[in-house]
Amino acid sequence: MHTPIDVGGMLARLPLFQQLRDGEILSLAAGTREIELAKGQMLFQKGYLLDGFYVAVSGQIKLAFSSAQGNEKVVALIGPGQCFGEAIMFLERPSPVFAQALVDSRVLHIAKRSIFAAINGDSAFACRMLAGLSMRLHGLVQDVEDYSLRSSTQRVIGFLLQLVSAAASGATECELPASKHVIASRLNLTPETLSRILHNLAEFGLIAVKGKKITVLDAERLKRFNP
Amino acid sequence: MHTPIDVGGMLARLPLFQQLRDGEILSLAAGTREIELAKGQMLFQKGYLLDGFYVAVSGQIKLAFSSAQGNEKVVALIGPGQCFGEAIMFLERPSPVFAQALVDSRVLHIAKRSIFAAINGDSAFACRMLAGLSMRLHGLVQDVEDYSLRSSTQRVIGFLLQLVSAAASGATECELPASKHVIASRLNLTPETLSRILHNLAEFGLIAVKGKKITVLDAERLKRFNP
DNA sequence: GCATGACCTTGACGTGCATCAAGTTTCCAA
DNA sequence: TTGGAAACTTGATGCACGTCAAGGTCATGC
Repeated sequence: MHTPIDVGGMLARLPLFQQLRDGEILSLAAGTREIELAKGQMLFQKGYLLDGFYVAVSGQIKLAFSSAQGNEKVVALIGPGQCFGEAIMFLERPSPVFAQALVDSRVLHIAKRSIFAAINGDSAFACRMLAGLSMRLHGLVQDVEDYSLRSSTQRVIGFLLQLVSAAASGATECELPASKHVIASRLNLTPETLSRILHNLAEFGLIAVKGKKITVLDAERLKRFNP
Repeated sequence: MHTPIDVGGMLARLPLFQQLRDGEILSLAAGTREIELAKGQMLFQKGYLLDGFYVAVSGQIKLAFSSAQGNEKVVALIGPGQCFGEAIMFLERPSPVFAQALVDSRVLHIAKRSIFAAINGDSAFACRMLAGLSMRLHGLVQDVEDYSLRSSTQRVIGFLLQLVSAAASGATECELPASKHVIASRLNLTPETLSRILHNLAEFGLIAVKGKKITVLDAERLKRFNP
């Protein structure tokens, strides 16, 4: 049992839709349904075709590859307000990744026809979709750069600095947004390696680790730390 | 000295613009200029802001990162008819990559204002832009998957199979689209490693290498080859 | 022709990170 | 509280790939 949510109002509060006018919110809401996911539950498997895209409302969703050998590689961690699956929807191709809830979560599914209707009705909406996809692309390019020409340690440092800067400005403490296992996969390394790197950074007095709580002790030196 | 080109007609022949109506072609053409690049010439540097995007007409352009240590990593090889820089244009952020002509090339630069005008005038155009960005995104996700959970050899095999399938169907011969140095970087490996892998595949009778010419001798076994 | 410099190959060696295998800690649920 | 699984750490070992250093091969200009 769950309380019904105000889909229109919810959409209006999500970044992508901030600038939508009331009429548009309603037209989108018409093709929108809410999905509740229990921790560990799959939203869609690799290979699925999507007839819409998703917006996370609460909780956390993981997008990941799975290889034949059973390995898995996390591509993105989706938090409240973020959307995913647009590209696959537009392309009408099987999804290269699967989506799984890391904790109990709520997502909205917005039907393709609603999106196309909104694009047709309002070119500003189309521009926002384009900007959204561009940001996603930019992030992926960033990832490729990180994987290609930065070491494991540098990737971890970059991730930590991003985390604390995402918290209040000037903050030095942050909380890992998922289990270390998942974070490691996101950063393209094994849990063992991540553990060793954190240990190492702590030894140098650059950070302090306490469970999921990380304190950056010396951001400047951390930035310049060269394994 | 060069002969002026028919920009409108050229645009109409490029994939992205295939479905444009005459009026749109003209409106785009108004904000379009042609750029000629000599081999090795930079089109734009890392960090530049783009006030439009590019379409390759002839030649070949390389998009790549450069690291502080002077390493460089090729992200994409752009051939005739392909466009690039859209995402950066939409985001109005400094480009994370630089663009350089690998051979004498011609590109069109299409001004941002033309694009926005086209988007406003025709939602079908907006949809084509969205589809274009989605394809780009899809390709990058593919790359990330390759880098993360496939070995060097598997990446080379995938690349070769893609190359021959891009040639006539049923073809077994193909030509490397750039120098082995560039191909290696595109596949995230060193020239030495690429050389060894090609040598190795040839030893197993899976391919034959003659300069830039590669012949796939046994596509089935090549697909299943497991280092 | 020969020289010059890109480009590519080959071998020897080093290393960053994965893998494997125990521990140890944390977190719940009973 | 306590048992047990899941998450994390730690150490020993291995290997894929990078790095370094010589050649070799091919193209282009004189």
